Amino acid sequence: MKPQLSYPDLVKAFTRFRDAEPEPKGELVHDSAFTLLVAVVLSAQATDRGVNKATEPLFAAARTPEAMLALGEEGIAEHIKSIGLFRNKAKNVSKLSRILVEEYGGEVPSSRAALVALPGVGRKTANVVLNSWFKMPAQAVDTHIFRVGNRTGIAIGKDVIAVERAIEDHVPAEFQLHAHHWLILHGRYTCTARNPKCGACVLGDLCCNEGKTA
DNA sequence: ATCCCGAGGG
DNA sequence: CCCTCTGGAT
Repeated sequence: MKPQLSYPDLVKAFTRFRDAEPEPKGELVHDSAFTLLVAVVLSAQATDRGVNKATEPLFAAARTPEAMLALGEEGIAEHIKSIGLFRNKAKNVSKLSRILVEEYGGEVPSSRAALVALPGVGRKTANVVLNSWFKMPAQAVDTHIFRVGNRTGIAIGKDVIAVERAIEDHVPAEFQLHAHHWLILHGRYTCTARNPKCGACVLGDLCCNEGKTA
């Protein structure tokens, strides 16, 4: 198992991330907890571009749980056919909207337990909503963060929960809020799954992998 | 461990 | 062609 980076190295690493991308922009800014929740549910095993392409027509047709419910599972599916797993996602968004209307007065709940109880919402999606919308210190570990954390030594863990805990335990407090965003961007554009661009990586010598591309 | 499942990249 | 993409439910 690779070495977990030390506290001083993590300070350096996240300082470099912050200098490269100070403000969390470049991501879609959602105007409601509901559109954020739906977008994240749709993002499973899909690229951000694919999600944007699907949410554009979907949110043009419905931006609230009530409107989504009226649109119906088939109507939802029609708008999101361009992304993978679209049948499951349409079903989940439809059922999830019904629960929000019937049990939460059309609002998105702010507890992890309530979020995870919604169809199509797992721990990762719940954590994104908690962190990104409710500004709570929850670390959503997706495929990017799991890979980047383990490859670089920023957050070592054999499974998603372990990496989540590693981030909470090791990433300096002042970087916790935006750690998710920076790690995502790093994984998406530099520390990619197949051909990581180690030559253009701001971590450089800090990375425990040191450009070995594995 | 398996299924879901389309688009884009290499 | 094969792999990967901000996973979740069974």
